[in-house]
Amino acid sequence: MQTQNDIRLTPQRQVILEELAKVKTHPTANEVYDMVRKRLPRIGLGTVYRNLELMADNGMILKLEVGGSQKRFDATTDLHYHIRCTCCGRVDDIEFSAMPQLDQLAANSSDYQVLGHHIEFSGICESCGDRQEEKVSN
Amino acid sequence: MQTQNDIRLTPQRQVILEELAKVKTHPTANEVYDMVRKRLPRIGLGTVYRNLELMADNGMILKLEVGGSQKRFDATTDLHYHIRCTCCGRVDDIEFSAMPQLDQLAANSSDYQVLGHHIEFSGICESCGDRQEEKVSN
DNA sequence: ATAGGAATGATACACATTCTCATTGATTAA
DNA sequence: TTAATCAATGAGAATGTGTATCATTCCTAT
Repeated sequence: MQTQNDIRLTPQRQVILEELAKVKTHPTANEVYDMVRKRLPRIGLGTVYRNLELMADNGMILKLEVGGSQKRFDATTDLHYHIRCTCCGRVDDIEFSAMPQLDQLAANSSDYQVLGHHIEFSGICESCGDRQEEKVSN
Repeated sequence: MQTQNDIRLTPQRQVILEELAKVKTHPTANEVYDMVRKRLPRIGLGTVYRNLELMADNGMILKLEVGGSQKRFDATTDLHYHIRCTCCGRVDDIEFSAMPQLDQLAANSSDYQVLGHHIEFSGICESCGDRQEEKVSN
């Protein structure tokens, strides 16, 4: 986990960054691949994975290791929390202020060198909720 | 996600539960498989996955969807938080009291029906930290 | 005992991610 | 400018985690 911005900004990397910055969702690597391929049809899936990982290590983007089977990526790197729909897997931001002081609490009660934290809420998103109501009313 | 304890306690399920309860770590399905196989050498990996999933749905155990590529399981089902070593992937409990009121905050600032939350700290565990110091001092 | 359903074990499959490697592209030294 | 060098890419193979299938075995209730 380095923090220097010393990576070369290849066309592929630039497009990945731009496309990621465009959306307010938290796309998976495959979704980024789909977005990027519209502009660079010949790009390889491996390149997308490789560069997302690289840029996350460099602190240029955020890699979300949330529940579910896929990692997600976020162009917003400041500390904020997320909520994930247990039904469809979609991930949204939670708009309340972060609590960096939690790290100190954790450091006091463990033998780890604490690096950070993440809060992940789980719930049912609006559209999945609506779909459930339909079922019930039938 | 049901909550009735209406599943049959087969020998396989019993052993899985017992072995999981024995350890204070948060083993992956494969690790549970290895533990259980010592007592039931003929058990299939699918059975372990199937029953861990089933027991998690029944609230008998906790399925941890933490970062990293593997799900982990915990015999302790009350709300508590975890810390994960970014170096070796090991997961430990964090001993401070849960904050169930966070759910209300999240509900206020999102359109989701909030079901719960989890806080995952990340850091370097003792043994990985020691290993890094060795390297530095060389 | 015997029929019917549930659970198991073996194996095939699906999917996300990583690895490998030949080719291409960029950078540096002469 | 050209040759040498190193980094990045694209294609596809490989890995790993988890799920689905299905014939066989095990319970349970008649």
